[in-house]
Amino acid sequence: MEHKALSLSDFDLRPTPCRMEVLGLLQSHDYALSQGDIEHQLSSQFDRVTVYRTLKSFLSQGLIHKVLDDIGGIKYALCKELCHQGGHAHQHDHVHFKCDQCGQTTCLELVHIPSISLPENFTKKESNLLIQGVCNLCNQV
Amino acid sequence: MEHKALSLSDFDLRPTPCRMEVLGLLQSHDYALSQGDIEHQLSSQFDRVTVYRTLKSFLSQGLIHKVLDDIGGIKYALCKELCHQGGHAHQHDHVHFKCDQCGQTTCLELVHIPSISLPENFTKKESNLLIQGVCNLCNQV
DNA sequence: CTTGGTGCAAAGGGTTTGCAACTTA
DNA sequence: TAAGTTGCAAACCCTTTGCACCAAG
Repeated sequence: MEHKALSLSDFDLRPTPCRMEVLGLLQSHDYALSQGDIEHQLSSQFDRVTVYRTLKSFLSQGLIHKVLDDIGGIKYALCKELCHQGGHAHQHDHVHFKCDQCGQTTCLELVHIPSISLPENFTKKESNLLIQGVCNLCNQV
Repeated sequence: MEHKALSLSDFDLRPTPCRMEVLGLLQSHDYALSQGDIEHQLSSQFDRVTVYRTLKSFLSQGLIHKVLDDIGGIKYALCKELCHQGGHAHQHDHVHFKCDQCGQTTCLELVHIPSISLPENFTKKESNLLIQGVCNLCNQV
């Protein structure tokens, strides 16, 4: 995992203790974390609400993106430079993979969602592809 | 929408009033419904819990399948014959489309999820593709 | 009679909101 | 000082569970 120095102030976010810790957590994992994961893994105890608000502000500033976990579930992952490339605001056309065994949800940054030809008159704005199965690590056992 | 006579007893489900109404609702819509949609659209008032249990039994009998709504959201739609084809239990490799304008989530039965080549040692069991945008009806305006 | 379905109440989990206190630019 | 951030409490979903009652095979 690349640990390039992401700075909160670059995203118009005050570098508060909670934000720095949450950012650190997200940077130190190469898979997506749920709100609960984050809340429990923080070394300092921050209020649950603060974590929610932290994630919300990260989202609105484009620092992280939502990741489909299972059907119905949500996790969060850092946006890579790829997300910020291109003219349009944000690109998240990569595939998300959830491992049924270890439960980890990873962004397959290099696997892109193929373009789908939709029926007549349907226009696409965004797409999310979640693949469930067994990940590389669990398959090695 | 095809109204072919789906029989609850074919799915080992007793044809109770609640189940018949819920099935009727699902049959009369060509888009997926959430638990709340169903609860509110039932002509007779059934307990919320009963609707939940009805959906759960429909799911376990393979009469309906879960549909990704937004990220984090769940709706339900009838399984078509396509689902029951093939050797394996169930196939839901079609694309789901959520319209940002009318809010309807439809099963694009004919649009299949393309096979994705995963990185080394990843094995796929299931996949879900949700496309958000504007549907054919809303685009005609 | 025995199984399964329903309703009601309650509990549980996740998320949001209001407000007062605090921090910091 | 003014704006942004936090903690606490409470409110809101949405969903599940326990239990007693009812209905149907």
